[in-house]
Amino acid sequence: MASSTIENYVKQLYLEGQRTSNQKIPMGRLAKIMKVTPGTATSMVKALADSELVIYEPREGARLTRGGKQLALHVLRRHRLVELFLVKTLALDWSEVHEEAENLEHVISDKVLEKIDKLLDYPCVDPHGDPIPTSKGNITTKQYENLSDCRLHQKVKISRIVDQDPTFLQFLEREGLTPNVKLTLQSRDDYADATTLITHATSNTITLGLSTAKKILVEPL
Amino acid sequence: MASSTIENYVKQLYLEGQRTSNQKIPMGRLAKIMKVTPGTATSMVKALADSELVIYEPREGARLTRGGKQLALHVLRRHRLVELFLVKTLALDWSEVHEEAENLEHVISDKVLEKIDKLLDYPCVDPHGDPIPTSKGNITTKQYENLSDCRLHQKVKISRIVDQDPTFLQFLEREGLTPNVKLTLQSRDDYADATTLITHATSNTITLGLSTAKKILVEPL
DNA sequence: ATAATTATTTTGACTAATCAAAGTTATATG
DNA sequence: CATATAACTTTGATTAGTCAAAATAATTAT
Repeated sequence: MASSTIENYVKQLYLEGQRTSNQKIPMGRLAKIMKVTPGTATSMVKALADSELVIYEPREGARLTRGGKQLALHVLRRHRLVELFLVKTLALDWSEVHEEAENLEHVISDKVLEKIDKLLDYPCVDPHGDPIPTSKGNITTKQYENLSDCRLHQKVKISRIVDQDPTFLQFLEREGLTPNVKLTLQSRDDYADATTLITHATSNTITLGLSTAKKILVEPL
Repeated sequence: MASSTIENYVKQLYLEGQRTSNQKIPMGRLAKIMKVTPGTATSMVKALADSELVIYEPREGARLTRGGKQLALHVLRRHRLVELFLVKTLALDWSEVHEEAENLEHVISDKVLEKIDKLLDYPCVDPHGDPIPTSKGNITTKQYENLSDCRLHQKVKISRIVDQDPTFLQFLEREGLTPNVKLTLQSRDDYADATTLITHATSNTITLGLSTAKKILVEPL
């Protein structure tokens, strides 16, 4: 059985792979993500390669094998189902469940996980809109547009937030920018690095920097 | 923060202390309980003594300090609340929740624990009738009688089962001998090492060996 | 093309938790 | 009482995961 440490490395390799279209992930970057020294990342990745969870090319980086991806998706399934469970069943706040799930994801048995899945009626996204892999390890990642790229004056719905920082999530909650909220982009100014939007339900006008807008993924209505 | 390993040693020292009226616990016994070699138990207990969780007397044994007891009760609170939660909210079977809780008890945060406590409406016993310590670390241990010692023909209620073995618990469930079930002791034969009882609701007559009867704690009605 | 910088790997050391086996102490038995 | 046995402790080794710092390789700048 994979240790929590291994599960975490594999999970982060998967997520970083998603961000970089499956490029080999260099050890420096992995070290930063895992908050360890580069030497530690190198030696852990060698161990992962021995277990055939990654392919490792010295001085180039590591990439998950099929088996590694499978493990990553199982961890991600636990993480995201637990997040949703904490929000729906235990009424924890949206902004705090990520940290909690970081610990729980390594100790939830398959039996408990399937009970949670059933209780939540087989959901397919977590509270941040991240897709929940199936128990077979399938994941359907919709390609959303981000709020800084989408067309002006188009009605859209928030589908996913790609940042787990609690204070950022609390900010979004205060501004009413949570998944399923409908809104329209009013203006964008690349020089000012800002975009203005209006929410439908509350008619709130909000101005965001483009780097923040990029973290909010939407789909057209 | 105490590691899972430390939490487990401290928890077992507490439970064994309960069974032996606070005698010093010898290393051989601790080793058996923890499924490690005696040398491992000795060295771990020395580490616990350095952290002031136990008092250790070489060649005599170890006993929890006040701080150690406090930690043990916090672990036990997590364990027992989680057990009840798994039964009530996730519909796991009575017989299997002990093993699940063994893993979860080390990673449940205070925040999640208090949510569970609230959801279950501040219960005071777990599914086996074991008392749940308060968040301050108080525990009220009622002194129940066991089924092999109690008076013949007296109406009693099952209050607690002092064995967590899943197959034993499944047996009790099949026989309808679960907490809160009411019954009467019909006969006892010390030579045959057996006792016969009848359940009130179902009028089932069941014969148990005395060692099994000793694991079933009851209170008079 | 050489030097300087940056990224990566290697080496040696450390901690927590464990075991096997040798050594020590206490207890029980002849 | 002497010794055999059982309980316990010590010692030396191992594994997983980590860091600091030295060594190496690759990249960038001069």
